Amino acid sequence: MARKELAKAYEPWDVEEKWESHWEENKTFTPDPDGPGESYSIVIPPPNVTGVLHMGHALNLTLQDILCRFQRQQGKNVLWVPGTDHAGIATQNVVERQLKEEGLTRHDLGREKFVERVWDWKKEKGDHILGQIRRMGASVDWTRECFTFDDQRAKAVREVFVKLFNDGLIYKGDYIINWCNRCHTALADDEVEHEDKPGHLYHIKYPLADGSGHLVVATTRPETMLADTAICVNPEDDRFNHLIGKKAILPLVGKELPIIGDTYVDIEFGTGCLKVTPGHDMNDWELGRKHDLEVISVLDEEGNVNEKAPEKYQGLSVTDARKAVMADLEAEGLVVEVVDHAHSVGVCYRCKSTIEPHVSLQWFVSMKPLAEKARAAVPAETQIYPEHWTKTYYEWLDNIRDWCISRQIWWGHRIPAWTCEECGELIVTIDDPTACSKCGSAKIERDEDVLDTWFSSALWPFSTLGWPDDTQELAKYYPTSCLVTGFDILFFWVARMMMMGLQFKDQVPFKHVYIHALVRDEKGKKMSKSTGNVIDPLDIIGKYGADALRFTLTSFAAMGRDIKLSEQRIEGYKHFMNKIWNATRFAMMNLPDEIPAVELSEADGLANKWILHRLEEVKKSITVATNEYKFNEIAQILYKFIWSEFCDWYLEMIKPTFYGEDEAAKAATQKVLWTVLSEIMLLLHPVTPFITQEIWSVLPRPAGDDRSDDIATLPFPDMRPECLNPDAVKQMELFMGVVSGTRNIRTELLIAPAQKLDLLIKTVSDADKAVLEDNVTLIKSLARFENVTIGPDVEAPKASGAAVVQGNEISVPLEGVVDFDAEIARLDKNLAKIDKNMIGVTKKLGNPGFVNNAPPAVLEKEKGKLAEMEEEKTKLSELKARLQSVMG
RNA sequence: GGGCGAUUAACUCAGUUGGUUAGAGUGUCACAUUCACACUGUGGAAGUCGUUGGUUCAAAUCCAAUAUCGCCCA
Repeated sequence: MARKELAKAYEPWDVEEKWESHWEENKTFTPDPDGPGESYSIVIPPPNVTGVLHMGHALNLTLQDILCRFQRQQGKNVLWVPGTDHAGIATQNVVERQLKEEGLTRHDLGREKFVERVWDWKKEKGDHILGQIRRMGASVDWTRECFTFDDQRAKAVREVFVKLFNDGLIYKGDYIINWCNRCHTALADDEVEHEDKPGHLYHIKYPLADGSGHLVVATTRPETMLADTAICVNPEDDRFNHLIGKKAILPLVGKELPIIGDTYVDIEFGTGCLKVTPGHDMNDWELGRKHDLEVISVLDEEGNVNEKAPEKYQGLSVTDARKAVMADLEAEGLVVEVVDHAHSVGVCYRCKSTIEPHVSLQWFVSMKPLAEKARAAVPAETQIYPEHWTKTYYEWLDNIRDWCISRQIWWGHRIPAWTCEECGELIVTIDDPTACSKCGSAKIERDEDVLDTWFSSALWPFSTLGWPDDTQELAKYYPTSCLVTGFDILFFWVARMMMMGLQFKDQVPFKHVYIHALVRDEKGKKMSKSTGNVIDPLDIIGKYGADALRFTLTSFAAMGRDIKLSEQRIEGYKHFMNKIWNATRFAMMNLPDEIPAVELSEADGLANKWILHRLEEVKKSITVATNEYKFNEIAQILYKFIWSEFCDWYLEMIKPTFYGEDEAAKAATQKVLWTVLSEIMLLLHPVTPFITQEIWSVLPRPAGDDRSDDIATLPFPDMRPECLNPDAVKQMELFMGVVSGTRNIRTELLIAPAQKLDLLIKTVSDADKAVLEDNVTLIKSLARFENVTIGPDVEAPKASGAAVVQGNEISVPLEGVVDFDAEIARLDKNLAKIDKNMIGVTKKLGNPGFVNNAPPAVLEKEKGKLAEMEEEKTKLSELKARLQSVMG
């Protein structure tokens, strides 16, 4: 009996690290595409190489892992691809910062050296987050790890770029884009975040050219007036429409501006006169194109005033230019007023500095044709859960603008386009050209720009499977089964994967999209480093274990809700892990090294029958909940079953059997205990893989059970319909009612647990009598009674505490034990409760509308409830009267 | 300005086809003191389900309005 002694309390740390490396070394989660089973595949939303695991990742990984482990149990051929994202701007920033410390810039190194340097950084530090993913227990296939910038992915990017270009879906042109002065690059529309900031609305006079007066325009950015090319008023605005076609003079610059009319101008807003600056405002750009206005840029790539502006402002920053412009306007008496005005300011999603709309030569993807297909595929081929995100998805696709994909940085997929210096031909090819395809000149220059990182991310569901090569993986695992992600990248990523998947694979990239919540702090604030409210998952794992964290996140993951994470809650689930551990310890103390080969059907006793029945129900409900992505239900079902039923009742009820002499009963009960416990491990495994694996590895087995020691490879437990036993549930309810009811009498009357008491039960049926008699020993031990009398004619002493359970009258003689007043008060409280409930039901049944309209089943149920309450009330009142009769 | 979501016990949250006497965990109160577990056990208290109207025999649940908060888009 040299059995491993379990520690008294569960210590997750060693256990988790042990199994994590075991799984990876054994390639437990590396599937064989030729292997059996329908495919189930997930691609991980690749975290940034620069990233550090945060709670959002932790949640994201937990949910995907539950799905993958569960599907493996269902016999599916499961592939979960891990990987990271090269995060162009963010990563370049990190390395540039490093260089800065050495007093260098990337330009000092030059492009090639700099990119090498970034690769060095990536190898050294970049995959930090992958270790953290391991720590979460994610059952990914590490042998298929990908990177959005590795060779195979680069091949895919190149292929897609060239095809889109040849199809006319990629073009190059001068357009207004979002420019980050700090990152020195263009950004896509959705890479710009908007923040409401306090600012001012400046009302400025623009004199009319014919000297007949002036107009007053309102602007939030007076410095951009240097680039104004028109004034616009609403043609329906009677105050100003007579001015359309006339000219105004641009103050400080002195040039003439046309006054144009467009209903775009909001008559109510500001002064009703809009200064139009196509070079520095997105909306003005559109307006300018419509009215064929001149475009002037007065800001350079650093955000400073350039040579297009009057000399005195040149070189000033935006802020200084604003001050100078306002001072000069003031001096000329052109400032009418300055009012406070909150307006939304675009900031860079990477560095949070203010975005400057900027006109420049960039590459774009035409989105309209791609978006249409992506829209049509939902919900026909791809369903979004929770469903309401579908609308947001549509809205974005319906209002989509062309996607600016070029970035003026060095870390990323360099655009495969060459310009011939001789003939100006633009060459876009899969293989690097050596000469111009048109004139044959060798003087060709490659485009300097790289592609938006999201361009490569958009290909992820098929690039990770080996596309453009014709791979087994693609054939087996595409389209993927489910994409699990947060709503914050619904646009950045999900929609674009849909477009690219449909364009290049003619099939949606995933059948389901599960959108999960954002994890917030306990006050509901978004966790961010700047607010300092970040709860670091690794700290949590260090303190409570990965399983406890996973269980917590699962229990919080109700659909469509944000998660407010509190550490207290995590601690509670660590206790749950300990409870499971200790239940196992108990089992190990009472199980033989070889589990008896007894049929479950031979297990007698209410406890055994009931727990086996409940186990069947739990298996079924877990399956349903997982298939419907109701993660919180999975957690809740397991928690309740394991703690409130298995531990609180079942284990307590079988103790007498284990401590008794009936060897046959003992063997049968051992078999049931082992069955339930081992299947609990299988059910719990997708949520808490580590503790279940550890317990599985020490649990004894029956002879001939040659299942793997690795629980992660085992199938979901088979259903045992023969174990379903609704009668056992009813009997258990009676049993629990008696035990809880009498415990209540004891504690409410402050009777010491050690005090010996007797119990008398006047039964209402032979069936109930039999149930109670069969379990009389358990009633004695669980509720601590000395003598228990059960029968239809039981006469209890008048001086008794009382309760009614399913019509059976429970009496606990109290003579000499306790003050009767306390019992009277307790009975009154219970009677009042019954009364309150009866009023509601009586009213319902007294309502002819209810009686005539309610479905018969509901009516019957209400009638039954009322009858039951009436019986309980009558009996309880009688018992109370008896007690009162002896009180003098 | 447009859209979405939230509002249920002190706290954090369940409650998807309207039929409950509205549930759970944490906390709280009382009792128990080592027999798997004090990371425990037993029992209790605690909610007019944001507000107002409507539909219905019946509303936390459906509809409308409104308040507060949050997010997304402009």
